[in-house]
Amino acid sequence: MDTKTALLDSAEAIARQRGFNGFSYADLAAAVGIRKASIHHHFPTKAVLGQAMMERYRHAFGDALAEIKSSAHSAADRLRNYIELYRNALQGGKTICLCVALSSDRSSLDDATLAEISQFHSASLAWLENLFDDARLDGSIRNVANSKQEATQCLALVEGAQLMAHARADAEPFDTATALLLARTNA
Amino acid sequence: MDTKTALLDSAEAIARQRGFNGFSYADLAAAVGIRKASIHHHFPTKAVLGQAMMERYRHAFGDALAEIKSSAHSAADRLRNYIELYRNALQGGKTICLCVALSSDRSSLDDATLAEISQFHSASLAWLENLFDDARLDGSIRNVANSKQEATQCLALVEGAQLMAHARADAEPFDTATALLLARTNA
DNA sequence: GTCTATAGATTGATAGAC
DNA sequence: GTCTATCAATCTATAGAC
Repeated sequence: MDTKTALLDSAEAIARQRGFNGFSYADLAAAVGIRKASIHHHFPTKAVLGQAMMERYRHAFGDALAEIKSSAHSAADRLRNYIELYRNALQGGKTICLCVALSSDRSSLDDATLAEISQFHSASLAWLENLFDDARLDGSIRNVANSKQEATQCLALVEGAQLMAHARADAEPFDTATALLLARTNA
Repeated sequence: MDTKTALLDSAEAIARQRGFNGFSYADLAAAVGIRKASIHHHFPTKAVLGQAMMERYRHAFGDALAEIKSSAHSAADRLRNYIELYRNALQGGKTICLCVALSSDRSSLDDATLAEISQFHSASLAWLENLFDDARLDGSIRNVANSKQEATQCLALVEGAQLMAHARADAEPFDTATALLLARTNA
């Protein structure tokens, strides 16, 4: 594997555990097995690394959403897969979505990275809004009246549920927090 | 006002904007108007400061919840006041709940501070579970079946909604995310 | 209780050899 | 592309005068 990819992999893994301010070039160098100074050859500044990390994550997440949409049988099925995506990202409370992890470090991020976060949210909201629109047609989720509000509520719910699970280092709060939403879906 | 309180006030304000790793003793000294070294007289280490900050916040929050419970006319009224508490804490997306702000900095917090966060969550969940239990009796919130799941969902929702609003530096996502929950309450 | 002065570690980043 | 060596800045924390 090329070094640049290895750096992004390690950066993402640590950032999802400890946030953007929670990792240094020293940590990264140790994880990848090269010296600190060599990182600057691939990413001249930490801001550039942060943006590249978030951009890659956003695209990978978008691909996952597209895959879910193309393979799911109903809106309910898509919602279950969506929640499972966040559930699996937890790894028992140890890691969270990169976007959630960076959101609280807002002030130490540059504009390009903040724009990535904003795009991540917009894309997720659009995908979810489409999901709830479809749910009103196929009836696979109960009591859907306002798709935009459902989408925003759903995104806030999974992000907050991840935060709770992370704070406790235990996935249980995530499952309890999402149980009622899942209970609205039909088999 | 005594210096110790001023330090806690400033620390809380900055931490709610930038997280625990987002402020230094230098920032704090500048905000309060004393020298860095003087802070150590009141809080020997940053870990001690962090715990004191979270402990004070937890108690103040508990007092606010008690006040809401004693003055509200119904479970629905309590829920509206609860959500408004988180809404007002936002200040247009600039600040978030201290507990939300510290949750992503988990790895840089000591055990005592983590315990405070855990207690904050437990107290909030218990308060909310009691609220939804009462809602099933007075009927002021529609479709409440499982109080524990409703409580956990509600806490995750307001925390996630704050995170979204903070990431966008705009309170609008918070209002949209909480609209459907508020719509279940009766006048 | 607050100050000056400083310690020791770590931060992101640069220069230049190989 | 990776290295050694080094930079200036910042970090939390301590010692001791006032």
